[in-house]
Amino acid sequence: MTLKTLSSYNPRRSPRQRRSAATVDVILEATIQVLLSTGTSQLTTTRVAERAGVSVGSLYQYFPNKQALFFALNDHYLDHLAGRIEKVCETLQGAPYTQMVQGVISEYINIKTERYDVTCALYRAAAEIDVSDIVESMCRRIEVASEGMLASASDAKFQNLSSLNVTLLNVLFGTVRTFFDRNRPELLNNQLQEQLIIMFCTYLNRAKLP
Amino acid sequence: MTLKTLSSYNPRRSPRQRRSAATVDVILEATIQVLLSTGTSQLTTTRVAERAGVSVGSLYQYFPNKQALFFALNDHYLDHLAGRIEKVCETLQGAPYTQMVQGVISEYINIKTERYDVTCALYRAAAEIDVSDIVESMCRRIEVASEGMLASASDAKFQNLSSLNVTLLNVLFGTVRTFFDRNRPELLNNQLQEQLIIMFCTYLNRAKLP
DNA sequence: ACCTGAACACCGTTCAAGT
DNA sequence: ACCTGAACACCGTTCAAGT
Repeated sequence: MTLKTLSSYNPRRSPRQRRSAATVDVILEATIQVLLSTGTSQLTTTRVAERAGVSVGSLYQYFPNKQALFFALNDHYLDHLAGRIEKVCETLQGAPYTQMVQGVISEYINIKTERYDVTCALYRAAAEIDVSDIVESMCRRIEVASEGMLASASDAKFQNLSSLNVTLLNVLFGTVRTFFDRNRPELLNNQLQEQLIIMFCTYLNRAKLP
Repeated sequence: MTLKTLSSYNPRRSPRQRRSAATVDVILEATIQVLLSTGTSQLTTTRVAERAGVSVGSLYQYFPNKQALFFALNDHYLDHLAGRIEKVCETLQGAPYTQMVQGVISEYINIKTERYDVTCALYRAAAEIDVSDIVESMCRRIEVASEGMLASASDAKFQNLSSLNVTLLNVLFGTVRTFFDRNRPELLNNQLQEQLIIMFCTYLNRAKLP
């Protein structure tokens, strides 16, 4: 998350200075509610403020513009996402690599599907702003965690691990994303997970060092 | 593309009735220009009409609302995309399967990157409307073409071809999409194409019938 | 028959007035 | 010091008036 990006979406008033961290959370929660009930195009700062029980003026004290709401939402979400994947990678240190593949794939799909509508709403919101920087930083965190994990596999060492790892993660992120674009959550089922696991394992197996 | 979806974005006046097919094209071309020069959030129906050299009123004669512009743009684009992939699949009938994999992957990436900024603009525009139906119909066309192609491979028959094919295409669509989200076109390079080809081929190889 | 663009309703954002 | 919400500028969309 670079300063350049932050500058446009940066909160006016830092909530840490006062007790108003709660207000910020209330506003963000209200944003999600409005997103879920009316969709991105119908989302109005007035409506969000109303739902949050504050005045529009107050909302604009904490968020410089409407996009800042979307930015904060995605920022929190991506941070949460990266944190959970990091945790899984930690847990799987030293395991056989097939277990690692399985663990990361299923955790990632779980996170995205456990609140399917929220994920959809966040994707919609993300499209209205430039999220490339926060997406990039989330990707980096996961790349580091995942590469560290794979390097510790109990049953294999890999050639070009860094490049393999990046490819696998991009495939995972992208494939899951596709099902949200197609609005076909039912395809994110066990069968797809199984196929991805097979694909990832055979791909890794091919690069195993003797 | 279902009737339900069409109803909201359907042109008011069918351009085939009069010489105004040109007007529709001019408006759509103007929409792309405005998207490229000012971005989605700054795009105004007035600005589009201005750029197209028609009045706002005229624009609304052909497009019932702003979203209809985005819908028409994506509809044309996805149709073009599916058409080109179908053609490649046709050309590759009876080839060895590794050539098929290579041909489809590189053509898909070519289409998406040959006008990178337009692709980005279309993704942005797509996020403001419900494109799941036209995306779905594009996916179906490509699935059919690709499955037919793979079934004709000169050097292999596959177990569960239909399921393999769907998985591979979703992975391809998704992986490419990821690089647009991350805004890192330089990663869509030959190395990634190579890795995807390897991954797809080993995945297919594993399912080869004796 | 078709085009035009002023007019309307609504939304993002501000800032003078309140406490 | 901070909140409020009327007010302003602007945008999507319409429709009475033109040709």
